Amino acid sequence: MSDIVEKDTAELEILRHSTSHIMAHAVKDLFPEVKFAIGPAIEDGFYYDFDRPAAFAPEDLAKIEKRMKEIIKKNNPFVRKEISKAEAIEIFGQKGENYKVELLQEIPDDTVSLYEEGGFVDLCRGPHLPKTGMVKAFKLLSVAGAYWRGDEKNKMLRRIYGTAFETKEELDAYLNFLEEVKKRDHRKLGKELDLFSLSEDIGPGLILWHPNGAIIRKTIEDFWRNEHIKADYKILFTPHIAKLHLWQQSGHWDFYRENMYSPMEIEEVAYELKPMNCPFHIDIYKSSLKSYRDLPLRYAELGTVYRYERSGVLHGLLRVRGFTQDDAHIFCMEDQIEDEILNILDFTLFILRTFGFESYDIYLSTRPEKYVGSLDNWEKATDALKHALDKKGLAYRVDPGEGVFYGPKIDIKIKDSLNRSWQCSTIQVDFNLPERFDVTYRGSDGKEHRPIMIHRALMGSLERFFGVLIEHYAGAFPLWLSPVQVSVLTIAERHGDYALEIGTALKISDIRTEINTDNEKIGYKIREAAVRKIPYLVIIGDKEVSEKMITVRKRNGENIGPFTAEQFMDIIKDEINGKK
RNA sequence: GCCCAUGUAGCUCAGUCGGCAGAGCACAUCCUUGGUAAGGAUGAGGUCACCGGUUCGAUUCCGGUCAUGGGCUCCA
Repeated sequence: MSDIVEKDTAELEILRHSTSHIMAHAVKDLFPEVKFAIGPAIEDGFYYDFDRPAAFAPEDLAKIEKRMKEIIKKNNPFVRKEISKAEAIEIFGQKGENYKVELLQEIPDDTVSLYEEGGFVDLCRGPHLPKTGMVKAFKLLSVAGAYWRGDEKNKMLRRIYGTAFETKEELDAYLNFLEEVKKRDHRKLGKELDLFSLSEDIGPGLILWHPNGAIIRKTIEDFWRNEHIKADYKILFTPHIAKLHLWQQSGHWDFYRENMYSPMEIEEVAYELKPMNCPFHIDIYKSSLKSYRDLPLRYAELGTVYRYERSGVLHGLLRVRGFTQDDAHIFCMEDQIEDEILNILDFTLFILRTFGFESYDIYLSTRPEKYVGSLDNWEKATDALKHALDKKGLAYRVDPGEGVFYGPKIDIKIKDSLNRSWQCSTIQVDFNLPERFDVTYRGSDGKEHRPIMIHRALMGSLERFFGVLIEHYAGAFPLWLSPVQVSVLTIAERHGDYALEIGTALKISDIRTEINTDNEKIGYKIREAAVRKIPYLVIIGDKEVSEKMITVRKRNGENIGPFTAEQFMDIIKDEINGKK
């Protein structure tokens, strides 16, 4: 099975790579002055980087596509030619293709391969399709700037993105997927459902949670705190600023300064807006002597942190400058690491599943080149992480050398309903901060020992998690999270009293209820509620009033009932409590 | 931060080749009391992102700034 998938993936890559060459050919025909950089296949398609004084206009894409179709129609063969590297440098040098020359100079082999098709030659390892006519379905998608080799010190090139598939149907399916992604965009839904906003007057990357978003956040926070208390975490609250000195001691001022805001001076002392919660939790730990009997000690906080992010990377709720981490720091002894990781994994999966995320990509990152702590500790901690993952039977990938300098980590990416991955949860072992802050506990031997610290965030940041939730549910939140759970709609004005009676009964039972007695037709009120994705609509007309019953319309259009108010309340309370 | 694009009413968007700005939805008032996705009428609402320049005159042209979007790089 996996063989088949890999074979398909390889074929698709070849197809896309060849399409990328055809695009380069078309660009060469239409814009002879361009120089060529690189044009690989990527996950969802391909791109090619060109050096050209002016950017490509969106209209240019149509022209390039047209030319590409002509090239495809000619059905020229892709011809592989092997020549010596020196010869290739000569050829591309003469053409002024300095990017190709630079690439060539870094190829260790003595011979290199060229591919030619219809007179257009490009340096390429291959493989390629036999003939251009085998490209059946492609589309150019967007233009963008991209640095040569991704380095901002280098020249900005003009990139064109496109995609290609084996069949027209697959291409259409992919284009539909892109449409669906657009429809679910949390920035669009956030506006439509009045969940949150950003404001020019407040500042970029700073989120305003509107009532509808705020009630969802409160629901998430209540759930989170209750579950943490049950799981033997201690809930903390800590300030948003602290003396610069604290950040110097923690090492953040040295290693993390580029993400921190400038200090502010208060009574001649420098203070910093916090980018992390850890030093505060350590301070609380150190406020009294700790015994090995106190460990593991778990401190948790929904801590709001501020980090400088370059203006170009900000993105809705997913990349912001101020955010709230669902943070926790666990102080434990070395031989407790594995059990703690097991606990955290269980807890994480429980929380994520509650929000409807059932599949994950898990990564274990190991020791990087620059690190602190002893090799022995690194090995023990990395093994503990591995054992925990193995014991839970969780599939994971090892990212060698991708750990943070202070310890190994596990990252969990959740997959949403469109099968897209989002980095949220992270579990990191830390050998550094306990050392820097001289954190200790008294062991059974009466001596001082150094605890290990584990940082972990399950949702990561509430802002990002909320953004992912919006897209995952396409704005149609499950009942327990819905800002308005029930809307009571009257057919005519004379039904107002009974609607008020029913609505009030729901409200005092802690069901978020709205009573809509507006002077509008029922069809209009239902449309209005449907647009807002309200899960349950209670319809009140003459029949309901005279029978002392209610009729209910679900979000999917299905009608249920008639119920008594009590029957209906039982049904939805069950659904709310079950977080279904 | 860099490249490109965009910024007009609360929202979605027209428009002015330089001469006091327009639609739909939403909002307000009135008519209508209507049974499952938009009933009708009237009205109010804009320093055309901001600052500067050119011009008799700038929302429109030019320059700058800010913000947003697509990327590059980085991350929760």
